[in-house]
Amino acid sequence: MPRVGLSPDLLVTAAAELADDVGFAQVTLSALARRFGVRTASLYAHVDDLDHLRAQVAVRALAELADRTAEALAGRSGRDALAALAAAQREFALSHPGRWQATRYPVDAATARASAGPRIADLNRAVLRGYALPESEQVHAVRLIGAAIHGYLDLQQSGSFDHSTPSADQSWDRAVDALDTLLRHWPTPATDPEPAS
Amino acid sequence: MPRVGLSPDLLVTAAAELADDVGFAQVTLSALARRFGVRTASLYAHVDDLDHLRAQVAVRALAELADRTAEALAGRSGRDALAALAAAQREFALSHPGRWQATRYPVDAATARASAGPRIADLNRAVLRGYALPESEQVHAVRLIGAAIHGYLDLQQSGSFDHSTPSADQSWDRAVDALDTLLRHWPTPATDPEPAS
DNA sequence: GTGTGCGCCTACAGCCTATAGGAAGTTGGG
DNA sequence: CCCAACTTCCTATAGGCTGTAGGCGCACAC
Repeated sequence: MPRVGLSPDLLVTAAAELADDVGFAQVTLSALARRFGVRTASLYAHVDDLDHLRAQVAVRALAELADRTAEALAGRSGRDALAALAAAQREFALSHPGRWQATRYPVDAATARASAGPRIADLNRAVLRGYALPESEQVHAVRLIGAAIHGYLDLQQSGSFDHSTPSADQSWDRAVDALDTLLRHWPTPATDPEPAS
Repeated sequence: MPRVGLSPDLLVTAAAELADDVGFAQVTLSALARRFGVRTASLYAHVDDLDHLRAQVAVRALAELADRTAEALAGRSGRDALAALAAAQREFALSHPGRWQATRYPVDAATARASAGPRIADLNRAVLRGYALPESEQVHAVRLIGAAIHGYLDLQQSGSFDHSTPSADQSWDRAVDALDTLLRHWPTPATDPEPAS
């Protein structure tokens, strides 16, 4: 009986592909084992348990998303950068739906810190440099932009836009446009000259 | 052995509560049966299968969300209405996390049409009446507003904001503010005087 | 060739969904 | 009042999933 040559890394890779095929929630050790022509129990030599596997897929998905976003952002700024950021994330979500879902899998604090999550936040923040936002408003803007992009892709993926007239794709460009406008007119609250000391 | 008095409606209600307790994904026929002190098999007399039960919970959750949103919107307009809409959805998401998750459970087309989903879209649209948006831009605005609110609450629930400094709550008001501003300055594309005939 | 270790195996326990068919509880007609 | 029919919940069973324990054999080092 020839050995298959499993490894933690290989399993995570295959799990990510599986997620794209059947959905992140349907990633199962059984299915993964089947893919390798191996018994489920054999996987436990390389993976702690299902939750751990999912967390690893999440971490990898975040890293890939960060990579692609960084690549898309290189050399761009302002509206251009915003559009590139949005396009990169959209492209990722559409071409890798399972990994995209994995992106929101809750992982423990230490893993989260060590993941590419913060890097993605930094990239979002970098986009804001093209807009004149006060330092104190940046977190809020980053979050809203992130939420809008994320929410849009999420609603689209779950089919919420399937039952109304213009296709989800058509609204996307308008949405990016709107976000650009928003960043240009970002409402700064009554400026607090001296932050409470 | 006294009868418990199960019914489809009762089961859906209990399933929704269970979802809020343990998460929508953890809603299980076993757990539901346990809650009633009844064998799992007994539930099949009242419910088709797990998927059907989840779909019913989704439908109910949408209806509740629509009700609360409608209530919050009554007699308000403009910025006020937007804030009320956002607050109602946020309040729902925080107090009923399981139902909130259920909201995005994909259901078949017929069920979706008959659900309160369209009603929620209408309510979102109603908020826009307080802003001067051309008819053709409304769908896009509805979607973006929906996506932003949804995405924000989703990211918050999955803990994406837990590891950065200002609490998720603090950004929320700024986000609503920003959305209001956006609707006031909604970018209309180069007006196409005569739609292609 | 032989040993040693790792890679994958079988076996099993426990929980889950789902189906089939049986036995009580409930209700209405006579 | 009582029995028949119906409904509700039961037991039994099959099959898929996670996870653990322990065994066998392939592959490489010597």
